[in-house]
Amino acid sequence: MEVLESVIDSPGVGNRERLIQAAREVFVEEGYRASVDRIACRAGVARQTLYNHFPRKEDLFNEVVARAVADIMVSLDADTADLREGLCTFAVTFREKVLSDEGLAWYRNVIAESGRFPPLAEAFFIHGPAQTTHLLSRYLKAAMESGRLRQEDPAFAAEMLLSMLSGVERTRRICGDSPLNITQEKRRIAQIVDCFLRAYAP
Amino acid sequence: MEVLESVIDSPGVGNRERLIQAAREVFVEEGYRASVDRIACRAGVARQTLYNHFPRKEDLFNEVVARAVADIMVSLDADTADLREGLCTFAVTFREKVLSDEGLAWYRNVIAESGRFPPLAEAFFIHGPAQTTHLLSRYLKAAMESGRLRQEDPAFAAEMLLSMLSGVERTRRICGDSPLNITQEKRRIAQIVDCFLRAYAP
Amino acid sequence: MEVLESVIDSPGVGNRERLIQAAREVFVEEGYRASVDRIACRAGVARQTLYNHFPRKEDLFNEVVARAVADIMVSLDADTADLREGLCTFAVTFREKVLSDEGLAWYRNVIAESGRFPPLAEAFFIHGPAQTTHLLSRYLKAAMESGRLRQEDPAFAAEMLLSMLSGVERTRRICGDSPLNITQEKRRIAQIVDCFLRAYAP
Amino acid sequence: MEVLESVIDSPGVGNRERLIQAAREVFVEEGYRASVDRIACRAGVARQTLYNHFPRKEDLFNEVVARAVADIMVSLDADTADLREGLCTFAVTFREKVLSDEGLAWYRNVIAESGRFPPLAEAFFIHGPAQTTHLLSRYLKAAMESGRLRQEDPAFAAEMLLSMLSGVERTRRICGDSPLNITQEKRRIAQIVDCFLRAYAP
DNA sequence: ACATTCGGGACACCCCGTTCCT
DNA sequence: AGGAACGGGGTGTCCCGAATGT
Repeated sequence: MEVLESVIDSPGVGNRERLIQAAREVFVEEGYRASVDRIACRAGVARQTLYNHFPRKEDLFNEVVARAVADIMVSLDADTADLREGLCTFAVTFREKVLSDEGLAWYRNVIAESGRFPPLAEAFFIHGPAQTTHLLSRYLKAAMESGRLRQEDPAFAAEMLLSMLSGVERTRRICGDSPLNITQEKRRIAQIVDCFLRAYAP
Repeated sequence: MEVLESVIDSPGVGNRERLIQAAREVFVEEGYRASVDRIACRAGVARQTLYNHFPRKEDLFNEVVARAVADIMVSLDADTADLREGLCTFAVTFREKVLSDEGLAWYRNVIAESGRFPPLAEAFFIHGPAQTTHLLSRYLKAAMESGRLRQEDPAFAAEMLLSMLSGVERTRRICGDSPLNITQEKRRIAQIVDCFLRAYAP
Repeated sequence: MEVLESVIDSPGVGNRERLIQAAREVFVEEGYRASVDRIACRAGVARQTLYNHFPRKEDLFNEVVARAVADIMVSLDADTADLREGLCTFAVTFREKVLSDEGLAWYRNVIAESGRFPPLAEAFFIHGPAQTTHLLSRYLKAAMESGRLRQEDPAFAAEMLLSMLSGVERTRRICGDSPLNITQEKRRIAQIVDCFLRAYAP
Repeated sequence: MEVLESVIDSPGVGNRERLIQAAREVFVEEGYRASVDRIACRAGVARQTLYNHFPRKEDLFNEVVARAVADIMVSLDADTADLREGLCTFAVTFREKVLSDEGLAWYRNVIAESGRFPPLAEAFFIHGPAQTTHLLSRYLKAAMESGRLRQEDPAFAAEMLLSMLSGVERTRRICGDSPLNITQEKRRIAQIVDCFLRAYAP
């Protein structure tokens, strides 16, 4: 009973998580310009409670961005037998995350504030694009070494593929275009992967 | 008499241009959050003068962005005999503009404010990336029809090349990385164009 | 016409005076703890307007106190033939000002903030009690030299008279007691002056 | 057992006194605006302990002021044979207390908060100045009846003497002036008492 | 009793876009 | 052209009084 109580209505328990969640939503909607008042209000806590956990607004922002970036990170299982299938699977997941409303929102937010918070942007890049590039390049390297891909700089190849998957299209989406429907999306992914495979055919 | 005055020393002549130029600089430095005071001050005019020309701050922003986008636009001469050389020339110009400090700043600014000014972002995309894509796709289409490139959707091919030229790298630059030196830049452009040409070999 | 307009509804004209007047009222009512918002609101101006004129809240406080002290200062005409009558006239004026609601309020305010604003308290004393003591002592010195008062330190005598006029009674009034009615007041003043004259009889 | 514990080491014994003492110090230093946190901290107890003893901050303030007033109260032994000597003795004690740093601090505090806590100010006056006046007037009445002083209203006479002893000078001290040295103090007391005795000579 | 946190509210100071007046 | 004004919003800070876990 006590345990339940302490979980359910003990005040302060989970406030930090509630704050982060609320901040995530509010930042996604309004960007860093969102006021701390609104965040605290959305979290259902007092402003001072927010400041107890995050002395500066940017501390909260950093935390939220870090989590968002982690969530958007794409894992890549290297054990798929068929290369094309493996890349397509990765591409689907990658675009689902990166081109989701939240993925786009965080890209926009970080880009917007990169001038004010250079370390934030740097961290974003390291734990986001750079990390994904790294994972993908390892995957491609293996494929190159097993002769399924042309021998070339795998990091560069990874960047090319990632750029093709999210380059112009991400900008278009941020600039207001609506997302592709499922059919178009599948077709586009196939097009991109095939284009990449032609460029890196052994 | 009035004409002469207006040409020679009538105050206010050229104020509009001075304002736009000043706003361009200030917006590049600080983004849309830059204060109108600073812009008017930098232009050397009174704040009221600014409001005479641009009743709303966003009017000025729109005007400045429109010009910046036009300046960053890349022309593409379709008459180069050698395809690889033509693409490389284009790539050099494109990256010079898009990855320049000002090109990056405007990308950042527009992305940052895309939520607040959807029409602006839309216009940016239409007159920027979409237009470039359009020019490039016409160029590629000609190459396809003359058998120098594999027959495929030229618009898609154009998007792929543009993504490869500015995708991950633009993000990296905005996130604080320093630009490539001349050697690296030349090498990278060659890599990208060759990669593209392999994918679209006839 | 223009003159009238500029007097009547020209914005900004007289804002400073309006602010000081409003601050005077509000500080009298609530002391230094009064919020700047309330003062600006009472003056009918924006908060920023207040800060334009008085960058710090204490600047406004200082200004208001300085004026209040000047207003409460008692002039003392030394040309009254009859000494007792002259002292009584002075006593009436002095007590009217010092024991008025506003006089008491400023005494309370300055005393209350003397710890936080030592220079303010010092200035208050110099331009208030010390100045009054100085004027009175000159008056008494003349009376001493003309043989109408016992020869003694006139500054000390002035302090004694002022203390008798406002000492315990001011404290009592500040502590909530109601003022004397006219009859009592006249009688008390006479008592005090006579007491003083007995002590300083030639 | 409980009794012993409560006497020997039960925590909290003496906490009330410690709190009052700490509050006294802190209130003297900062006035009523001092935070309860600081008081609890200075007393070495938890804030809640403070609230256990004094549900409201003002309860503590009242208690502390009551004690301070009682401490500052001046006893007056009416059995001194020589009137002048008796008054001088009283004057020395009175000024030692009233013009001490702590005496001045409490005067300032009570005056400062008289608007917010009228009952406190009233109590201060009753147990402080009024009580002293009462004691002194009894003493003076005896002197009047034994012919050593002029027959007059003894309460009024007492107020005059008290005003002379603490009127302007208390204000001056609160406004930042330094205290008199011992020689000056002795001389001033003699001056005041002599002045009073002249006014009330039989 | 202690220690920590919370909720709720207020506040000083600041900045901005915009308007008005001189 | 210059400067004041307005109205609105924001941040970081402080504090009281209460709740909570220990």
